[in-house]
Amino acid sequence: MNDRFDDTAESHVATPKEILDKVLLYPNIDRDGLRLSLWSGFYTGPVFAQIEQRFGLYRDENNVLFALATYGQLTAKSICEFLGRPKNSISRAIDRLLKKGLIHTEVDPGDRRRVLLTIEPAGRDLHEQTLKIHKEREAHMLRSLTPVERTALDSILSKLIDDADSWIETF
Amino acid sequence: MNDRFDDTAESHVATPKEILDKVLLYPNIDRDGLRLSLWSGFYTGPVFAQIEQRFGLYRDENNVLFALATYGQLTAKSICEFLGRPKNSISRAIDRLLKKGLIHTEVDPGDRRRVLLTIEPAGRDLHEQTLKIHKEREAHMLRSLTPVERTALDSILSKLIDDADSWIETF
DNA sequence: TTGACAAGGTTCCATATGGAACTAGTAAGG
DNA sequence: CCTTACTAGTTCCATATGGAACCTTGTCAA
Repeated sequence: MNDRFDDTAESHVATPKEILDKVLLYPNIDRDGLRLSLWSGFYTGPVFAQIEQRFGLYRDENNVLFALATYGQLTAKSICEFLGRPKNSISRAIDRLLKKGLIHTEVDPGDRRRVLLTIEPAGRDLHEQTLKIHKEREAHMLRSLTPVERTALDSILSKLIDDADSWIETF
Repeated sequence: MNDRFDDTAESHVATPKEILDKVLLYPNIDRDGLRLSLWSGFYTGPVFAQIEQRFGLYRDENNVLFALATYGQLTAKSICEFLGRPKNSISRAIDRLLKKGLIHTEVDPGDRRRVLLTIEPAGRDLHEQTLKIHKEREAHMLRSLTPVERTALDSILSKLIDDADSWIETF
């Protein structure tokens, strides 16, 4: 006789992969957008968590530093537009980087409203450290692709970047 | 004679595309990771801004609703793992969705620590609205790809998703 | 049977975040 | 030259966010 309080029906808890597989079968969703943003979330999330833990840099600070290291001197406004971030968030990041001696600023003589931002050697050193974390995570998350597939991905991403003027916008 | 205070050298302000093009030429950066995360940032950013403005849903609420609409009944823990979000953030999102009558909960009889979440008809209606926003933004941001390139992208993303167990993890 | 430990989710609270307001500077037109 | 409109960036402040602590429930070894 069954004990009426006995509950042997074990609830199955879905794993993320199981959820993802079923979700992707749902009709008419943004399959590409979903997969791309999920991949990116699990790419940047761990990377920025590690950078914050090891170097005390928040996401916006890291990204500002990255832009200055790889592009060169920029204004705050340009960085806002490039990263798609609110101007006070970028202003705050710049302030923190200044306090840490990782960048320096000068007023643009051509327009004294603008601040020109330049990376310092200490900032460049830090950027090289954080870039390693990015590269490792990228290699891990793209490890399943063959060289031919990497080339195909590169080709597609280049195509999307060529059209960037149509989707890089403030919001 | 030049006026020594006259500054006719007009500072060029770089556009986001110009910045991106130069950044991508920098040696040894995470080119794929950068482009993927930049694309996704400009995909999800405007989408969630619009959803928040029109429906009063924050990002986590929308994502919880999406998971419940497309997968079906889930626990909070499973949603945390799937979305890569802190458990108190998901807890808060669930609470807000409950208050709005968009989902309902029941205690899992198999394990009374767990809460089983189910979408309500009102939640499903809202999900259909927000999904349109996703689809429109996805179509716009992938418009430069040919059907053949869309197929190639789908193939690559499927490959990455097949390996999702290796990169969907808590952080 | 009991105690230690872990799991699932909630609550706390210090700090981060971002929309709006603000300030200083620039440009165009009358 | 003055006024108006706009730009670039800073500051304010209400609210969002997330790590840690906590509570309840479940598991397991001694």
